[in-house]
Amino acid sequence: MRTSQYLLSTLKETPASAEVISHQLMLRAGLVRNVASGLYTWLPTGLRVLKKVENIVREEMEKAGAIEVLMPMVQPADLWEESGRWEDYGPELLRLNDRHQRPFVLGPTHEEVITKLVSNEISSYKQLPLNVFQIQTKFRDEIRPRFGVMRGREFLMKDAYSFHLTDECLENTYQIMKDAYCRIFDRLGLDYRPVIADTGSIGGEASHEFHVLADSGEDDIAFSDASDFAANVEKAEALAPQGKRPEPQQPLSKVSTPNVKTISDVAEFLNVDVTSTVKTLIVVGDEDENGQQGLVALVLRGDHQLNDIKAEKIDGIASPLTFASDEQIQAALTCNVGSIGPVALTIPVIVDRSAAHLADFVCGANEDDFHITGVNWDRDCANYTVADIRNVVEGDPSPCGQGNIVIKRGIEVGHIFQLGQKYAQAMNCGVLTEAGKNQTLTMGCYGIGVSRIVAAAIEQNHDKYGIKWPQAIAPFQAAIVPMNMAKSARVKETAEALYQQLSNAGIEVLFDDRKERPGVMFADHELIGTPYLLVIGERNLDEQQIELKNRMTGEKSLIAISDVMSLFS
RNA sequence: CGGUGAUUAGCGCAGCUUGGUAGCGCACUUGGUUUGGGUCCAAGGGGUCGCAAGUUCGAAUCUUGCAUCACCGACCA
Repeated sequence: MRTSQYLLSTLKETPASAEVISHQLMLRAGLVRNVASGLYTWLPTGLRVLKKVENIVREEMEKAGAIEVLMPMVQPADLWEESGRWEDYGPELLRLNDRHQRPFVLGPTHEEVITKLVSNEISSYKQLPLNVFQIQTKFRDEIRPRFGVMRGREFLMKDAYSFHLTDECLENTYQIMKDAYCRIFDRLGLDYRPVIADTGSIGGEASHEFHVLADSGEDDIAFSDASDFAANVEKAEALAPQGKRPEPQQPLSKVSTPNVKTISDVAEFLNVDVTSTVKTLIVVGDEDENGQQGLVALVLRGDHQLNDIKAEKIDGIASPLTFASDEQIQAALTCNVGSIGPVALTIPVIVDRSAAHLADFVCGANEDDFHITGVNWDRDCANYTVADIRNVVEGDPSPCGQGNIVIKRGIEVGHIFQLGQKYAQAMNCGVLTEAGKNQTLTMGCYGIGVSRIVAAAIEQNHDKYGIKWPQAIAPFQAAIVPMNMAKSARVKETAEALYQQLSNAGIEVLFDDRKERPGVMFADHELIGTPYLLVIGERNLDEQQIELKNRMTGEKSLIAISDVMSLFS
């Protein structure tokens, strides 16, 4: 490719709307352009990268035994009604009508379509297991698109779905897919980790997320510093503190705390450590048989954070987790937020394991502007249950039993689930078994955010000059950068000849034939991140050499023109 | 959807407080100059100042409403 015939579209300045480095560089290097919120045009350079990621994913999926299909992006509403997700999915699902006013959706995922297909096409156990995938555009009407293609509304995703007669067979395929995912991210050259994950709204039993480690990631991942344990913080278990709870030493004592509301205020006012205080959060409970929703109190140590995923799974707590409104609290309790405590509460009390291990702690007195000190479980407050409802923090013992928790940020680029029978049951997807009986299938599903990987790769591979692409996904393998081609016939001939030679050998090379000064060319190619720059100048031609610059390492060296081809073998 | 901020040329911004017919840098066009790290000089082209209504002799500037975009919270590949 010659730059004179190409759409380079680099920017010298960073557009103000781009927050994270990958978005800034994708705009500056001319990979994407914004069309509307969360919607992007892929420019030629960006599309080259996207296609490379896509091809690696496709190759590894095929090696893992999955077969490719392509499903429509627009899907009829009745499929979604059949699965129950027409009601459940919420406003993220973009709904639209056709000219006959028939309802459709823009597919955010394809469980419905694929399950329907398989239930129609597969009727015998002999055809199982089956694993199909597609690489296709998804649309999710995200509340807040951000960070460019990292969280767009329209994005490219590889989604695979497997169908099985037995759970053992599903587990087997799940493991094969997990291994395939590792090979994919290995080949992409990314620093990633598979982590134990919550199954979220898609439902099912077992689940792993694949995270690219980067400070700009939106997820917190809990690692053990002594084993290979890794889990999303929302899923990582917070163990009960070791040892026996200390015996009560202090008497119960009510203290006036006017205008002292937050935990840090309370700790400062009473001159105690936040770790010897507890905070009491009031959430909405499940509906009872009369359709009434009560309230539930959640008690955490002052320095800990509520984990709403864990909390909403507890019996008696409404899902999704909803905090009680001020009005609900005023109606049910004797004080306002800021003075609530577990002592003598009339609603159910659920205490986090760490809070339950405290003795002589401080909490609200259930009377505005009062707290109580010297509180002890059982002695002062007997009616409670203990559960794991907090986020793990750095230094906690790892749930695997070895080492302590370290927390790092991650970008979720893949997620695999064992779905079970949720969709197969709803959509009546089964086969005849060997015994001639109908049996509902069990499913797995496996996603990779293809367009998100492009952004994640940049987050992990850049410097102050621009992108440093891993070889496998670089838009071009090399760039030919001639010095003063207009003045030097020798440089021009050498550059043209090298370009022909590399092109003929099938190497993707960008020949910078613009009439630009060297500095402009260097800056552009470093921004775009091409792994090898082949700099051709008068100063080395007498020796039949050119300068080779390695973008990833920054190394410069002279090599013989005749040796250039060997770089790519 | 809640909170915050923004909207003036393709990009980055100034002008607004104190209303008077729109400016700077980059990019673009032309000519010259320079040529191993974003040269320099000159001459150009490009804007219903987000939209609508109002106040006024006169609005980018004041008022009101709306829209869009971005950032912080809950969702997810």
